[in-house]
Amino acid sequence: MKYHHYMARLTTLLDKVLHLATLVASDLARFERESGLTTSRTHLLWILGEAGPSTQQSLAAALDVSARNVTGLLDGLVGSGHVSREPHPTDRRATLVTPTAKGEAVIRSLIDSHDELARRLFGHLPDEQLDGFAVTLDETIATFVRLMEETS
Amino acid sequence: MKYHHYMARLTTLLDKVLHLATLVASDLARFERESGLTTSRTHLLWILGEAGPSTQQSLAAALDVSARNVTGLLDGLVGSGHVSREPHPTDRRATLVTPTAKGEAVIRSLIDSHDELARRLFGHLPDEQLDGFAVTLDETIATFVRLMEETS
DNA sequence: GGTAGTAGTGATGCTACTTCACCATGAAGT
DNA sequence: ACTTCATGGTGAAGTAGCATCACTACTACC
Repeated sequence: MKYHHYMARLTTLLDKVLHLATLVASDLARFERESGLTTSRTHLLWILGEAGPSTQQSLAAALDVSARNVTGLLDGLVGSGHVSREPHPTDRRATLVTPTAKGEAVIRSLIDSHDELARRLFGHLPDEQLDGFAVTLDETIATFVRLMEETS
Repeated sequence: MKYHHYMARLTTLLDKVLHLATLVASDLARFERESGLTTSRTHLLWILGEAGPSTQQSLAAALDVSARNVTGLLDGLVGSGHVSREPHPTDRRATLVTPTAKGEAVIRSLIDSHDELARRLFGHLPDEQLDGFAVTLDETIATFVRLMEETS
């Protein structure tokens, strides 16, 4: 006995978005298996790639987790040789988390595989369709953000 | 210093999809806070709502986790009164996991809030735009599935 | 009725997360 | 200078979600 025999059109649309997202996540999982990294550590490296050398506090903020958790993730990444904890040049309390050569290589290959996936998924679609897709995504995201601000 | 100063158009598109997915996930998190459930247990209830009373094996397959893990999740859900373990009518080895009245109420409200989110996100868009969005999503998902079959 | 496969669980261990307490440093006021 | 308060990081302890492995109970088949 199913609880939703009839699925509304809009709901189906939302499910498609979610489906695509889980597929993308599974591609990321493949990357993680190959590189021997976990999801959280990969995410941290990704953030580090975007922001450059960072304090643990700023990483915690970007990842939206506790600072204590970042300590643990970094312990792992330092152990595997992907990042190092450098002294902060001006604030002696802080450490500047910096990718090692190995870490930078992983970050680059992460970006590369991300880009390649995007190319494979969308590369063959006509420009017009791509534009329309982008517009709808932007509008939907904007709608969502407005919604959350209202509820908060 | 950023590692990807220049972000390709297609990659940006993929990022938008991911962004939207994380927003939807945050909405789900709100539901979980309100109902006092965890993500995994909510997911299990969702599957149960889709499939109806199920064996633990089939739940494990649907969730793509080990059967052992399902046992643990169910221990929690039985404890909180959302589901019960009924004897399987024909196979005495198996249990038939069945939502209680409380569990069914949660499942319904889960579906309701999912539907409402879809309505709020997409409800105001013109049909034509919606159709185009659905087509692109379908094509992209199909492309992805084809890609994974090739790589496997 | 033995043998092989399947459903569920106990034991054990890992990762990711949390909060709380604590220490060291920084920054601001008097 | 000296107190006060805020901030950056970590130790300790606990929870949830996952895994594998070994084991029991049952089913199915020949």
